[in-house]
Amino acid sequence: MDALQSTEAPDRDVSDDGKSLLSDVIRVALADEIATGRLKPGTPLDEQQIGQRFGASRTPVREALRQLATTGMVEVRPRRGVVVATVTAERIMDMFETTAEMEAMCVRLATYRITPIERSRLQTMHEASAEMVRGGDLDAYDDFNRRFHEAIYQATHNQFMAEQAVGIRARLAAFRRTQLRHGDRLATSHAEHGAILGAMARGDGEEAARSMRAHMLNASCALTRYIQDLDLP
Amino acid sequence: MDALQSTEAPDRDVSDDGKSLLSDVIRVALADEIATGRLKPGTPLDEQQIGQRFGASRTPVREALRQLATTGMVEVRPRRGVVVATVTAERIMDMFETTAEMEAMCVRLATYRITPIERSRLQTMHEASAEMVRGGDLDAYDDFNRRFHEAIYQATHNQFMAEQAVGIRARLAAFRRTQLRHGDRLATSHAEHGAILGAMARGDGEEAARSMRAHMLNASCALTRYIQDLDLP
DNA sequence: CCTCCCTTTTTTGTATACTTATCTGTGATG
DNA sequence: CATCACAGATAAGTATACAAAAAAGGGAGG
Repeated sequence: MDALQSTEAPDRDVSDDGKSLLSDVIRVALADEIATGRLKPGTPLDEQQIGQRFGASRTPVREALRQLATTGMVEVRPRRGVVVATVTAERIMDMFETTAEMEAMCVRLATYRITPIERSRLQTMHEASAEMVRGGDLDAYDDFNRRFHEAIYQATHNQFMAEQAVGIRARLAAFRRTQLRHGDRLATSHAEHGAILGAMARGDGEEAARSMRAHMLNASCALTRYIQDLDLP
Repeated sequence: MDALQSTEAPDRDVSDDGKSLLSDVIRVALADEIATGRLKPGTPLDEQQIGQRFGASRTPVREALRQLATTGMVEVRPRRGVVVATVTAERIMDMFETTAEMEAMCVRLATYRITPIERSRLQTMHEASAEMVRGGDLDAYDDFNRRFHEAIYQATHNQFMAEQAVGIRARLAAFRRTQLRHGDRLATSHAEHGAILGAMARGDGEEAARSMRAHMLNASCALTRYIQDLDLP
C-alpha cells in the first residue's frame, strides 16, 4: 500500500508555485510517474495518500485522477478506487500499431506540405544526431528522437493531427523506454531516419509512410521482448 | 447568460439513478449537449448554474468539466471559468482531415483482417441501408452510417485504434449533423460505401483506403458550407 | 475447520464552507 | 472626458465535513 510513499523528501514545495493550479501540478506529476514507470500498472492510487504527498486536500487530487482517467493512464472503478491502468500485452501491441500507423499517416502528409525551412531543420537535426550515435549517448538520442518525430507531426500543418500524435506517443512512452537500449539499434534508427528523409526529399509520401512503418516496426521488436519480460495478463 | 437555463423541466431526477456517479451523469449530459450543438462554442459554463440544473453541488460538476476539458470539448481558463471550446474553422478542417485519414487507415487494416462473419455483417448492413436511401430517411441513415463506420473500426481487430477512431468521430459529431441533409448525398454516400466494400472484398487495402478518403472528402463539401454559415473566427 | 453474516473500518462520492483571484462599478484625478 | 485606482461582488480553487458504499475483520453456526 505504500507504493506511493517515496523515501525521498515529500514534494510539498510544489504548492507555493504561485500561479499554477494544484490539481494541474498533481496531474502532471502523476502522469510523469506513470509514463516513466515509477508507478506500475495496478498500483492503487489512494486519494488521501497522494494528497499528503503533495500537501493538498483530496479535492485537487480527485480532479487530477479523473483527468488522467480520461486519457486512459489510470482506471477509475466507481466507489472502488483508482489504480494505474493495467495494460495487457495485446493492448500495448494495439497501441504500438496505432502509433506506427499514425506516424506513417503524418509523414505522408508532411511530405506533401513541409516547408523548405522545416525540411532544413529536420535535416539539421538528423545530421546532429549522428554525433549521438557515435558517442552512444542513449538519453540524448531518445530526446532527439522525440523531437524528430514531433517535427514531422508539425510539418503536416494539421495542428489537431499533431496533437493526436503527440498524445498517443505520450501514452505509449511508458513502454518504450528500453526500446533503444540494446544492440546497434541506435545506428539502425539513424539510418532509418535517413531513409524517411530521403523519401520526403523525393516527394514520395507513400514511400515515406512505408519507411516510417518499417522504422516503427523495427523499434517494436525490442518492445516485444520488453513486454514478455513484464509478465502481463 | 441563461443559455443553460433550459425551458423544459429541470432534470433533477438523474440523481436517483442509484448506481451511477453524479459526475459521470453530468459529464455525459454536457458532452451530449455540446456534441449536438445545443451548447454553442463560447458559452460560459457556470459551475453553480449547472449544479442547480442537475440538483448537484459544484464538486461533481467540476469533475465533469475537467474531464471534458481533457477531451477538448470545453476550455478551462484557470480561475476564469470554463467555456464550450471555441473552434476555429481551420481547426474543424484539421479535425475532419484527421478523421478522414484515420478512417482510411482503419479500412486498410480492416481489409487485411476482417473475418468472413464481419464481412457478411457489413454487407448486410450496407444492403439494408439501401431502403433508407430510397425512403430518404435521414435520421436512420445517419445512425446506420455511424454503425457502418464503427463496424469497420472493429474489423481492424485493434481495440485501441477503434477507440481512437470512435473518439475522434464523436468530437467531430458536433459539426457533421447537417452533412447529409441536402442534395442526393444519401445516394452518393451509399454508392461510396459500396465502392469501399468492393475494394475490401478484393483484398485491396490501399484502394479501400483511397475510396474511404474520397468518401470522407465528399462528405466534407457539405461541411465546408456549414462552417461558412457558422461565422467562426 | 470452513463458511456465512454481521459489525467495524476505511475510502469514495458529495456537499458545504472558506480562501483567493478576477471582474465590475464607482469615484477621484489628470 | 478619459484613465486609473480602489472597494465590493462574484466565481473559481481548495479544504473540510458528512454520507454511503465497499473492504476488512471477527464471531457464531454448521
